[in-house]
Amino acid sequence: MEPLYEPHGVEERWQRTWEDEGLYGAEPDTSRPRFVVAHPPPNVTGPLHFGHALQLALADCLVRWHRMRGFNTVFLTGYDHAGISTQNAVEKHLASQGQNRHDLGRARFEEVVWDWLRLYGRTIMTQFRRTGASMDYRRERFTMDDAYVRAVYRFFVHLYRKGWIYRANRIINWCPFHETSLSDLELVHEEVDDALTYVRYPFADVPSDGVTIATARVPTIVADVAVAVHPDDERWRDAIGRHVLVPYVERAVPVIADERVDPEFGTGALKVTPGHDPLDFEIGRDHGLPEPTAIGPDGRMSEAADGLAGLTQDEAETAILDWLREHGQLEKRESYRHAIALCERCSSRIEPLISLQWWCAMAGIKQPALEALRARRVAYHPESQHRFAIESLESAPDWCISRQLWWGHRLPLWECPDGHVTVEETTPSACAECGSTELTQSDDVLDTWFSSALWPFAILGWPEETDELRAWYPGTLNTTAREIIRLWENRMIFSGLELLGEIPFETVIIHTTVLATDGRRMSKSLGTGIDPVEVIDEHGADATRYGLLKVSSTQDSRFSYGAIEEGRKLANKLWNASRLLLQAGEAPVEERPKTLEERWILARLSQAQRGLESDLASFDFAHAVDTLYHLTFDDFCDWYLESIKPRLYARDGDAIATGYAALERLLELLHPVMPHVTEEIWGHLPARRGRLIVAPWPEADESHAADADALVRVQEAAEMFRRSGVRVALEGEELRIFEAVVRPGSAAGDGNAAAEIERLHKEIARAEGMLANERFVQNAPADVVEAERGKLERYRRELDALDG
RNA sequence: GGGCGGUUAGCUCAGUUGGGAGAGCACCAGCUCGACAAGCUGGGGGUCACUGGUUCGAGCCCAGUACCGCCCACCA
Repeated sequence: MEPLYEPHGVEERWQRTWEDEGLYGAEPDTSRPRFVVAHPPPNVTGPLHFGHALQLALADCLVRWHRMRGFNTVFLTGYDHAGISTQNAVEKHLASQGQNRHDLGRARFEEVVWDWLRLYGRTIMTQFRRTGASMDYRRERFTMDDAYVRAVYRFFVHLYRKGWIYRANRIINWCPFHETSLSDLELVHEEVDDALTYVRYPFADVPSDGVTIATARVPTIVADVAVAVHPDDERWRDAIGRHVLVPYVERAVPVIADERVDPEFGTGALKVTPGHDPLDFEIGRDHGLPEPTAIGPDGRMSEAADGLAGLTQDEAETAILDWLREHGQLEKRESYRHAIALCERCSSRIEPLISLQWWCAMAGIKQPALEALRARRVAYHPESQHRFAIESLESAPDWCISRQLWWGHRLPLWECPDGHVTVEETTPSACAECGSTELTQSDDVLDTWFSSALWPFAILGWPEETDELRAWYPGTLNTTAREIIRLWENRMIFSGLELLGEIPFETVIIHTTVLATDGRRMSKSLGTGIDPVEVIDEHGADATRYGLLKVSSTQDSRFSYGAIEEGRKLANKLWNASRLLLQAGEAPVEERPKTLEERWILARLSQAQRGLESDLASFDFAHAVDTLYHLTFDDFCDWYLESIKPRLYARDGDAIATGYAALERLLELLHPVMPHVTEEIWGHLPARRGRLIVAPWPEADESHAADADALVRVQEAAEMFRRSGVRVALEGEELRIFEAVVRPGSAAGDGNAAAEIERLHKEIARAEGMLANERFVQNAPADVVEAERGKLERYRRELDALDG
């Protein structure tokens, strides 16, 4: 063993070995309690980021812990086809070759996507392995696998037959580049400098007077169907019920009253364009207004207005502004900064358009999920996210499930020439309504989250009744980021309840967002991104896991090289502690405690183990790694190993055997966080067969834990020593331990007695003050007062010892 | 605009039911001993963001303010 632990090579070797030996693999086994994690499938084209790395560290830590504890443990993985994301990646690739998808046609485009995936996709699973994630990679699934597609179709048909899937014309978000509808959750908002234009709409009967509105969307004027004002707005009270002329098209439209108009904005009068604005759409429907459109799916002006058809919106704006100036109806333009919606994939400006889409009604399907959440039959951690999950499900609007993309699951829906719709899991031979055999499958594909919603059971073979489904559904745990709760978590919960009658997992851990070191979001465009693979290359996966778990305590945590470095130091320390023991000589791995420090370290290991178990059980990873760090450095290395050193050099068989036994338990406790270095050292222990990854988790030995005498003696002596820096009041075994830890001649030997005496005087004065305060003695609980008396007594004793 | 989180040492962060302000890094001093100088021992360093309140007692509980951040949102 080299003096410097080098994770490179060691880690890759164990990753290969564990997988080759089948130790990552699991088989359905209903005789043992299960621990099942269906990991969120990454996009097939995406690179590993710190969200993944943290998620893997958290989940793998718990997975390895439960595997050691004897649970039937499986960590499942696979890929998401990620419709729009993948299509966008391939379209960019095509663009770099001067092509677009229309040049290829749909069938050829799909082939190109598959080819492209074979070449560039799926590299992320290699990166998953690099983190040490002990996933059953043999069971890797893809949401476009044939079996998975069957599950998706079963789900669709199920919902359709319950009447929960319907088609409706509504305003939706339209991406003019991808030419598809998008959900609100697929948009990003960006502030832009725009112009706010004030336009006078003359009254139809008295054109010299009118209503002035303010708009940021001049081209949509030609599709206006009303002007709306707030019913309580004195300024416009007399206008309500009259008609105004829409500029350019000179169409008479009513002035209506609606409470959704904000009197504070602009002039307090709103032009109503149901075809191109979500709020206007709502107002229009409530007032029974028509819904003309002026902008087409390509983002250009449609034929709605004479002379504008085919123009870009900018061209149309210029034409309309010219018209307004000529007619004296352009009152002013002012600069205006506001947020607009962009496609999160291609950054095109989103057009709100009315469009015929397929929807999933939420009212029925969400009720059992809400009940389950309220009853905490599934629990989000931390608690605040549980509340958020319930609230977002309560307010979930109907789900637009159709997309006009070319990459995804085609809707299992066929139309005949008469427009009858037939919905089947497999291609039907004839129209269910009229028997026509001229059937055409819908061109639409499903929202990618529609298939993601089935992940925890579709990857187990549902709707087939497989052994895996029986053994591993429902699962145990899911981990994800906050923003995914609505997109995925809640949808898995309601679809699992609907299709299998069970929630897919007991617990959802909402992990922190890993921010850049300066506290800003990690992003390529900000230049704040850090590549986790590079960090692993440089510091090792064990150190990276350690560092990520260490900073994972609050809602948003900054990435910290310091925390990674700490993990590296821990691995190196453990490595060298093992070298010390292994160089001492041959002995069995056996507890033969003969001295105070040996009884103490065994008791400390049990004590720390309990703390660790409690931390892991409550998902408090930051405390878990802190416990492990101090156990290893302070207790195991600095106190225990230093104090047995003389006996190690003397080749004391009992000391060596006990040392191995203690090290073995330390390795077991560390394995879930730092799997590679612990497995490597484990292999060097004498007579060690088998692998640490599947070694049984140690029993928290009651006799060790109960060795209160050893714990108290060492701890009190340590405190005494650390406070005073002198060996007064130490004798016997305690004195021997501290002479081993603190070499004679080091500065600490006779150090700061004077400073300590001063400190004790201050403490005594404080305690005496408290006890002299009658209100404290009367009002504070008796045990608190008693404790204070005890402290005072101890300080006086320590002071006496020092003064003597 | 709404929801959530944060503000404690130079930096990154702990602080469990209210009762002696902590860790790691950095810095300083000593140790240089046959695991590790990526080591050991010790030390200096804090108006716990601010203002009120509750309490014998507040980093912790309550109310408010300021600043930072994340997520969400149809102010045209």
